[in-house]
Amino acid sequence: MDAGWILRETKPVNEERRSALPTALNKFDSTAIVKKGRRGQEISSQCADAGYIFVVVAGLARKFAIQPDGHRRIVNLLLPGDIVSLDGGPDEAFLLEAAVDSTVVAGYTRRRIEELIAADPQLGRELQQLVFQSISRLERQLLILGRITAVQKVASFLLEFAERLSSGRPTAITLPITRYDIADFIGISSETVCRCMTELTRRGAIALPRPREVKIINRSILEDMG
Amino acid sequence: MDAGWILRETKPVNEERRSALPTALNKFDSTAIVKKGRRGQEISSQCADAGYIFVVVAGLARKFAIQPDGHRRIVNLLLPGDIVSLDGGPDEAFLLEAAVDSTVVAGYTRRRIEELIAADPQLGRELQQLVFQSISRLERQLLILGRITAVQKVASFLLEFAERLSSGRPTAITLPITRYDIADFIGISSETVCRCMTELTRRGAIALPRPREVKIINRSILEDMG
DNA sequence: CGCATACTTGATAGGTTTCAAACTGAGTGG
DNA sequence: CCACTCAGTTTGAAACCTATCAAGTATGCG
Repeated sequence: MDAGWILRETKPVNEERRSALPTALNKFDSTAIVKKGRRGQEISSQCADAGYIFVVVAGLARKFAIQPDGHRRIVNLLLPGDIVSLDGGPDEAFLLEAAVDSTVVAGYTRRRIEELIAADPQLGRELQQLVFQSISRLERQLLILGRITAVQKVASFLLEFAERLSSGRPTAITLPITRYDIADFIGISSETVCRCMTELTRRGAIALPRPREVKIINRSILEDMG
Repeated sequence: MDAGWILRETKPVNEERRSALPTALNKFDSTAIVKKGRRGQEISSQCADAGYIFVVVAGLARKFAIQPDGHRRIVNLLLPGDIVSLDGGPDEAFLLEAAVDSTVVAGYTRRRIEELIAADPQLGRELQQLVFQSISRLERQLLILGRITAVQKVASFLLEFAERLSSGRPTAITLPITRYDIADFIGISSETVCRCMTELTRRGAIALPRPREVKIINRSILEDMG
């Protein structure tokens, strides 16, 4: 079931990526399970690796569920430095997989995390902060999903995701994901995502030199929608 | 700004409600801020009480944001035993208020929580579990918001909320909230919530003896929608 | 009893999904 | 090197659904 995954790479990540990790997890612990995979490869199902907490080290991971009608719904896009648990409850049916090539995650058991915190209390505070940031992000995502029109959803997604990608207020970003991913993430069809991108371009809010390249021309237009 | 709130009640909660709280928070700490309020009263703004972590002790609290267009979006409904932080990020604009009368919350500083955990490591594990359950719940809520039709959203909301209310698979629940709250929580208009309730009744999935009383007649119909 | 709040139903306009088709670009094999 | 393939993107048209405005009904409380 881990077919295709590279386990325990000797040199899993380059230095710049690692800097996104919390202090004590910065250097990989020998007890951590490190996985690297291409886009679409599963990181862990709900059964296997239960109880593990994963830290995204490089690339991008998506946590999602397949609904009875066959629709995929992405509940979380995880960038390097984000943590994710698959053990949220009794019958949680979420899957975690790489959303881009060369995605690297490190898995820790809860017990191991506790040991590391005991050795370094500062790590505990950092993780606590990470978890509450994670909650805050999910709540903002709920706000996006709750918006009425599709353009509003796309506009606020772009603002939110751009800020996460560059941790600032960038004027240009390169989307690491497809329109399908965006659609499944903000709860509209991929065609509507396209139409909204076109609409935002038409209104002068953004520019699309290439499909994946998004230039923010007029930020206030985007903000006024959400 | 705390007008109307009763601070530090001597006997804030009855025994049955307290049992929902994690072990060490079960007995109120003298350093906790205990608040009790009627429906609609604000528990804390984003400025005041920053850094506090609240535990809902009795009643029901709603965490929400008012959007530029005036729409209220509820990102979380919190039942007794749930924890909530208002300090998720730099410019978080969420508000927390009582959703029903006689709602009681207890506020702890992070420092105090850390001290309590240091004294009782088991509390730390319980809180960690609570936090991950909280994340899992938000992700399931994202699934609900991501559903396509309104009936699907209402159906899955009813299943989810019924299970939370009785921690089981009840056949009848009493909704503690209005149609407006439900609407703002699942991202549709209150009129559509009504229509979906009617539609579900017509299909024989539920029965509505009174507007707030929901009998689950045929659970599989509800489940087949989500 | 009267008022206020909550709930329900109706009609219409507007937006989104869906199905379809065309277009683009990158990678591959001949 | 080019044609080909395939995944991703974009646009079009029609059916469907939902928001909105509006009005009416119930319910609870003073």
